[in-house]
Amino acid sequence: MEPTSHINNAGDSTSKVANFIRDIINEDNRTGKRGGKVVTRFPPEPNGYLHIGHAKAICINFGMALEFRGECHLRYDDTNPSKEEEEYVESIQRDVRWLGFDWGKHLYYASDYFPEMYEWALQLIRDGKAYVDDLTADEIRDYRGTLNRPGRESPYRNRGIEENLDLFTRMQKGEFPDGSRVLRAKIDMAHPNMNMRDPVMYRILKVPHHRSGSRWNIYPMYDWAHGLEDSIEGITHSLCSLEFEDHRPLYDWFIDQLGIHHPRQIEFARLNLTFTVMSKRKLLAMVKGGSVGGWDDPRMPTLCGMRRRGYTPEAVRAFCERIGVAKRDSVVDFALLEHCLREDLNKRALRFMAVLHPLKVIIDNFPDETVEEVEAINNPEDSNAGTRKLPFSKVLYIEASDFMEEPPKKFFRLSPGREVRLRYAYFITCTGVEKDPATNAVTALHCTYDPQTKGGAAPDGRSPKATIHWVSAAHARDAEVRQYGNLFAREDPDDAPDGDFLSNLNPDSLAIIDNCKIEPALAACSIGSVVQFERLGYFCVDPDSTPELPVFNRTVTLRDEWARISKREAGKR
RNA sequence: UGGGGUGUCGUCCAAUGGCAGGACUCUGGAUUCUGGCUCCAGGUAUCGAGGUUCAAAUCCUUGCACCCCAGCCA
Repeated sequence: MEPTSHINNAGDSTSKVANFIRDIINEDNRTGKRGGKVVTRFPPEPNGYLHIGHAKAICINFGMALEFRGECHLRYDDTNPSKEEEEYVESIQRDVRWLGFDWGKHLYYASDYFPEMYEWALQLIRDGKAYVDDLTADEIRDYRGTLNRPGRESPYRNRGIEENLDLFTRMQKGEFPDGSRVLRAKIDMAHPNMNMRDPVMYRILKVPHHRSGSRWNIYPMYDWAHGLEDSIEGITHSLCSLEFEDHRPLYDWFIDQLGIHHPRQIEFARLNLTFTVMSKRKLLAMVKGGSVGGWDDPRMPTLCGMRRRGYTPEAVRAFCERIGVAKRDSVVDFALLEHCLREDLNKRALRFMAVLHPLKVIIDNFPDETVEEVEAINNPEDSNAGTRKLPFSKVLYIEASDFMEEPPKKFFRLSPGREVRLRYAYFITCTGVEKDPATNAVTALHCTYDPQTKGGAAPDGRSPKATIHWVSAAHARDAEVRQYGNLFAREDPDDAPDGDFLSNLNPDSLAIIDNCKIEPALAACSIGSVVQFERLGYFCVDPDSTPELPVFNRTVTLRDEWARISKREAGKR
């Protein structure tokens, strides 16, 4: 499967789960409240890479627009140049596109609205509804009061309009140092909602902006800017996460004072996943602290990390649909994500044989120099995928874990005297075991094959209990395989005795296996391809691959009944 | 102890006064040249206490629990 070659449109056929946002939009459309229009937006701040939590927001916003034949804007909320970078701007577009969504011509930047916002700020000052405050940050905090106690009014709160106008324009001209003054809305310092206690609208920040350069010495705060951005773009339904619920009265206040278009904000719960951290701050800390290889480390919940791991956009979208949309805080089981991944990959991934931990098998009764060909099915789930030829010869490799000298009760695979089927090839019976005299470790197996069973069926109708995978030693290519486990050892990474989520990092989240033996056809797979290694899992060709040494990331294992049984039996003992 | 929100299977989401349903996980079985896929079967839930009603997850009263808010972050 070539990720670049399949059609990646987001009009998924996945059955839709009912959700309250769709109900609201339907109701708005029925009553004609917003002229039947649906305009949504995804408004990331370009200060980090997008992750699976953003994928939920993207799927909801773009999904609703698609469903109601409306539009969804991609808008950068770039109001804080001290944290934002061009690198992030580019990655965000790449990731949204990869997920399968198209913003068309609706790519916007909050920074483009700065002039308009500035004029509106002047208007509020003229109306006596905003003032320049000279208090320090500490003093402002002190004056704000607490959750239980009302705040006090700043001594600068009742400055004259002309003075405010003068000071504010000079703030923008750069006459005052960073942090020396702010513009605040004049609302109510005793308001029970902390957001309404004269929130800061502008701060002085003499930092060049990645788009507007050094044109501005002041930058708008999110609470002032965000509602205006939505209003300017004619957003009908502003879908955001729960923590902005009690900011809504403030957005309403600004919009009402200005008398401009009023979007409807609807809040939903953000995504949480077991064994995963989702905050950009924490992800950044892992990248900067070297806990992972980078933003696109295949263990990361970032979209670029998941892409490198082998996740498909279809699987991610199906997941976002299945988790639903609601207002209650929740933690989704990581197993659901993996289920969606396997479901998609099972349909599409080509099958190959690869041996991760090779154990040499010598077929004693097979002619020395002969190379036979056997035919293998590329994808039993897709008859159009066709078949391929595999070389078979006297010396093979099988998976070391497919042999046990003293097999426990439910172990069906190879052991001395037992017959198994080599997939698509012959039945073999183990006749002897070679060992390292020093360590007593098994170094090779001697077997005989039944020439009557070519292709995998016996004339007498007998059928071994197990079929195992193999590669021909003379024809196999070497490969490196990177196996990934959960990045965190605990279901809730924040549940750390010392309060530091990093102490819950799983030390075994990455295992590099070299000396893997893969069938020859596998060496031709291009970077990014996701394939199934039969009986093992799905694997994706990593960009670190070279012509000499392909590198595979284990995307996800197959479900493994034997692993479960053996674990359970081990538990009993 | 102010304000805003939320409580339904182990997990996530439905049910909009009328038989609490689906998915994931788990368990058992069938099938199988992948211990995969598929198929069948099974288990477990309405936060508590009152009330209204023929009928309550849903309406009312009350209690409890959990989440968010005191950045010149978003």
